[in-house]
Amino acid sequence: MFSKTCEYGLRAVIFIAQESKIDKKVGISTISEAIGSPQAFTAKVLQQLTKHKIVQSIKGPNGGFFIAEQNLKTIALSNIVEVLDGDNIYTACGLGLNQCNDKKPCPLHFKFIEIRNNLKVMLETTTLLELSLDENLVNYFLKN
Amino acid sequence: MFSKTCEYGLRAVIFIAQESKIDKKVGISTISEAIGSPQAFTAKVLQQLTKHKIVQSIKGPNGGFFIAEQNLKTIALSNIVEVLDGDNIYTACGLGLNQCNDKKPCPLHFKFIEIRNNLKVMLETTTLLELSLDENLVNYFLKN
DNA sequence: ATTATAGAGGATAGTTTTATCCTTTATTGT
DNA sequence: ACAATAAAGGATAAAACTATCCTCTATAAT
Repeated sequence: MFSKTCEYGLRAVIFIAQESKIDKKVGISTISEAIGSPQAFTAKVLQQLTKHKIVQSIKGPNGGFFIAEQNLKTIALSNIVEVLDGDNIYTACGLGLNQCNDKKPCPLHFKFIEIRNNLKVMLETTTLLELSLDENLVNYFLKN
Repeated sequence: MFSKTCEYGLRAVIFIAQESKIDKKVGISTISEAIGSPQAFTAKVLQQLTKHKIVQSIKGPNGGFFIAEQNLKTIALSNIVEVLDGDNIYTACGLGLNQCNDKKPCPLHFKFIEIRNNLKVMLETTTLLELSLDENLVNYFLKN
């Protein structure tokens, strides 16, 4: 469904969000340990997310990644997916036809629209705040 | 969503199904022309589908690919996807966590289950027969 | 100022996916 | 039998994705 880049990105951001909720900054080694991902690769992913203001970073001792309180409310999973995988998953034709649209549909166009829309709504309505609420932290895991 | 392999495979099979409905066999050059795909690559894809009995093939003059009448009814899109992309798209965790399941879910597990299930049902209930019915042929296209 | 820490960024390597080419095998028609 | 046709299959190439390493820059503490 998503690229590895996007999977690591989502897991990393969810983890950072949870730590930020309790006012903790986290370094890349802590993050990659927590989500079970290759450290250098995850660092690249976080670089992109930092550029796009999904997460913030501070260099030097006691530095690390974090997400500002007010951003937890406004950042949804769709924002992360769009940065890392683009909007293909929402908009692209299931059969890979570039010119497929409502006016000129592929045989599966109207069937895929519904599926993709479910995904879109889910990603757009799931915020980092929701994923960092206490009751969710207990039961869920982020690591292989 | 799907790999190129799977996209070409789906388009090819839909095209073959439509031709088979009117008792025509089609060769690989006709198929790749009709669906706008690289010929040699599409041939490989069809090789896999032939091995798995999704389509049948006959070598030599007047040979080509076709799907037996009775198979149009029973073959669903899910069968093609499973051969070419495996069942990952139905079963794999959205965050890429191997051990994610109902008992030990990732933070998005229950949200993804619904999405994936919609997709699964759609693919399992869409048969080649449906896609080769006359009324559908007029409006739909398969080529970029 | 110096040293240690930690993210940013460039370069490169490995793996998988996508794509092409060429030969072999099976079938048909003459 | 022979030539032509068309799929099967092996080998290889190109591109994209995943992953690692090393250096550079910014910050903090002493």
